[in-house]
Amino acid sequence: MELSATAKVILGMLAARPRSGYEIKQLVDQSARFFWAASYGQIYPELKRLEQAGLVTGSEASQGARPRTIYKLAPAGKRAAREWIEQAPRTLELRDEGLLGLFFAGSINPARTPEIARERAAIAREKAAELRAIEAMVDGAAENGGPEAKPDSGSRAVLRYGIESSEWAAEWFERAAEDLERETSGARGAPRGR
Amino acid sequence: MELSATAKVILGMLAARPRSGYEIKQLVDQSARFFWAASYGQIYPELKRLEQAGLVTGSEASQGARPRTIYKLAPAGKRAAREWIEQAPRTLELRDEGLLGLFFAGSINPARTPEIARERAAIAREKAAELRAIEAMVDGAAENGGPEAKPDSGSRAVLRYGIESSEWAAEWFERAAEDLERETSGARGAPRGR
DNA sequence: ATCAGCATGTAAATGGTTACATGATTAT
DNA sequence: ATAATCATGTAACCATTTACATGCTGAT
Repeated sequence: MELSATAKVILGMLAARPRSGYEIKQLVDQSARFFWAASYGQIYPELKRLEQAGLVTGSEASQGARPRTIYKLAPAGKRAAREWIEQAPRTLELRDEGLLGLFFAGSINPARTPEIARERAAIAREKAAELRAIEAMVDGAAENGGPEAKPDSGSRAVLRYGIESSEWAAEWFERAAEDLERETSGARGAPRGR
Repeated sequence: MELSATAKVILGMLAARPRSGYEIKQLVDQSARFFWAASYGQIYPELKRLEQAGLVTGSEASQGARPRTIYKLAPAGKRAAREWIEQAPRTLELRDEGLLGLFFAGSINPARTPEIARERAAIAREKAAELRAIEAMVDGAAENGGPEAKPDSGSRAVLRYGIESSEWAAEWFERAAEDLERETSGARGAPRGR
């Protein structure tokens, strides 16, 4: 059975413990949003599909009149999750409009190129700061919080990856801005540069 | 006027010089494919939309019986491209199934986590090598090639970014694999064994 | 009483990929 | 002759976002 991307996120989220669709959305937004996104419009229908396919089982857990369904992995779902993890990941598809801008800046508006690189640096710095805040929150929760609080080593590693790669990118773009500035101001009729 | 993502790529590609839809697709695949993708199903319809909106103008350039249309930027298209470049880029949305796997590996199959990190490292190394090959090709073409060959500083910078960030990622994942291995083997009643 | 947040869902629109369809030209 | 590559396009499908719709519960 071919799992959709959303199905993989759901199975992954349910592997740790049973959750409602709402909880899954919150978790994706909080912990995985720097490399993955999912909307209600995907999560709720996919949960139903997965239930029909026998990969998850939902149980009613309404609180008073507020409806609530908590899903957990069925044995087939556990198998499917393991299989997915086992497979070699296909090559990464990246989509970055910022890089696209930098890529074309030279032919559209050369003078702006260094500035665009600087903007990218600022965005990367902001992202790093944001992720650092999440890390601090998670670490704080792990210290005083219940056993629910501590994330596993894989997700901690991914968070670290987000922080460190953003910092690396910020430095890289800053350096690139300087190089591009030198090229622009220096040469003139000699566009070959370098 | 709101430009679609595909429209931005097209305007960017036409900024350097006029091209056919086919050429745009080839160029995207060759030079931008590590951070952007576009299919014929997007490019051809979008070219027509852009022509109707007056941002590009197509001229027939058939060779014998083989049909061919070459598009170039109209003045309005130049303005639109400049505007887009001028705007601050929105925050980056990333989608990485490999990171997703690592993220969940801890709860789905902890013993495999280090190995998954190693696989990621291998993929990053491959990507770096691939991009290095492109760089060598581009540099070679610039030396002996015609005036068509040399890419502008922005796209050279983006290529360098692809190479260096992939190399950084490869090292990071290798280190992460070692850390995760130490964690796994060290602590725990480690019941599952492997 | 009011508001923030919990909780579920659907419909419409948009964006994007894949597969199909056609045929010409160039190199082997 | 045949294969590769040039060249254009459409249709069907799948993924994703956004907006809408509804109502409950807990805190202030």
